[in-house]
Amino acid sequence: MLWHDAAARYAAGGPVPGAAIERTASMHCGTCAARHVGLCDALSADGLAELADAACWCSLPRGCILMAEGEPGAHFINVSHGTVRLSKDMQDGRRQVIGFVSTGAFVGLGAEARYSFTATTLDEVRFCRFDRTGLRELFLRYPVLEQRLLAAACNELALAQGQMLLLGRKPARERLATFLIDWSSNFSNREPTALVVLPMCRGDIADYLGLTIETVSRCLTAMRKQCLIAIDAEHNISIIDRTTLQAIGSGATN
Amino acid sequence: MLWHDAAARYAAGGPVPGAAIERTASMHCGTCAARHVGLCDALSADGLAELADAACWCSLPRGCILMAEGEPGAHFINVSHGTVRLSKDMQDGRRQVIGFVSTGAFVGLGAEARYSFTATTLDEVRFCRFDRTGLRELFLRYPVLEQRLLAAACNELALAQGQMLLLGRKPARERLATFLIDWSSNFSNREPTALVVLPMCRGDIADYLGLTIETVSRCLTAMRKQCLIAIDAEHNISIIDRTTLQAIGSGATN
DNA sequence: CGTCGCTTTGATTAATGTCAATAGAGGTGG
DNA sequence: CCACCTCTATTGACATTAATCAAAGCGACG
Repeated sequence: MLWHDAAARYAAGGPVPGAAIERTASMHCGTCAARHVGLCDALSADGLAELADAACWCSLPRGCILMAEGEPGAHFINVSHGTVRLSKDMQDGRRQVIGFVSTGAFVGLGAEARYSFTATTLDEVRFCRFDRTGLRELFLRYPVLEQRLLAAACNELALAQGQMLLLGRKPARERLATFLIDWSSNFSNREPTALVVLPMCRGDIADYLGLTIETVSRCLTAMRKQCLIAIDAEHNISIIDRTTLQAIGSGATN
Repeated sequence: MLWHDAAARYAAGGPVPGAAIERTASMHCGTCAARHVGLCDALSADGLAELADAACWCSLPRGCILMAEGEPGAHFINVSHGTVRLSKDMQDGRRQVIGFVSTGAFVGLGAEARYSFTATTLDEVRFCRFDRTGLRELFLRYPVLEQRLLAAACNELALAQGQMLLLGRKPARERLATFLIDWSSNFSNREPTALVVLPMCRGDIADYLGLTIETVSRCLTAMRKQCLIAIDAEHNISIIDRTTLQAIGSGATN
């Protein structure tokens, strides 16, 4: 699996095995899964065409770096398929995953000079890439875009605040329960389902929850033994007792 | 000290000892410390007058609740003086402070139906309170306001992500060092000063850093013994060795 | 069939939380 | 002005959680 090779090639602007990059995105709008969410849904056909002309449509395999913390924040991404991991890394290797995003998400929102986190593909990811400077002029003519971005930013802020509560005050068991409930509700499917598909590995879950791989594994095993969940496969978990899991996640049990 | 009395009275809309509330804010704009930051600075005199007419000018003593988590998010606040603590609380008493804000800060940004956190005054706080519905119409006519809010939200998001890294991956010592450096740079004064004035108590620091009061106290004592800081008074800390403190905060030492 | 990467499990250690007591600071009233 | 009271912070002894270190299991893939 030569995925860092792919990541390096993408970062360097060179050809990536398994990747597709096209100069304009418009031809994909008709079939895009993000067509009716977030940014694109706010626009009329004309506006959408303009937006698409400003975008570059891309598809990348697993393990590519879409943007790297500290690099100039030239781009802005709208994910149309797949899952992206956002993380902050320290020099000594410690990593905090600050979020997982999928269809419809904007990445690189902040108008900062440099990216404040690294974005990595967890599976095959298709997305539209915008040039930040080119987009600014479009915003002036379509204020609704700025409204959508503001709404998205506020939503992300609320999620971040919930995660601060989790990281600062919840023990491992509660963190895992919260994670499973959140993931089963917000992602993979519209309404909560028993089956939770986790595109990330245990290490990513650990880095998201501020734990170690071992603790994540032990907690999952404990939950399985208590018949709260079933581990169908490493990345497929079934929620058996949602009510109890929710109670644990909100700290209502001991 | 009857401060929860004051909080209860403010929440109930009744008179608060030490509080001043006026229907319009315009007469205070000339002397407002937030006049040339954030929202208000973006507007011309005409726009500012309109904005001020939509606002209610308030002053509250220490310990009042400006907004409570879970209540309908009817208002939106622009702080012009003092410090406000933002926190999320769990049923069993666990608390996570998600931020401290002061002059120029917007509180209640998210267009959500209900507040996602509780805002409490830490000292005497003066602020402008806006009606969310009344403000929306103003936004349509002054798109620059929405731009400012978006910039503010993105900035807060970046801070929240940094705090996630702190809560998820830094040990107590690094958390305290980061906190002191951040507070000395971002608040109290424009450029970093040796003297750090902390308007919050140890318990608030602990709840902000995901620690206990005892651990905060012990770490501060240890730093004092290592001559990194001096504790002039409980709320006045002098930074003696900023370089080392910064290194500790970023995880560069062991 | 063997190797590599990821996950699980076990034994031990270290960091931080909990419980308890003491020490200061600030305010109040005699 | 001083004694007292209360609230906050500090310090100490001990308990507990989760991290670390180490090894084995499992699956995918060549």
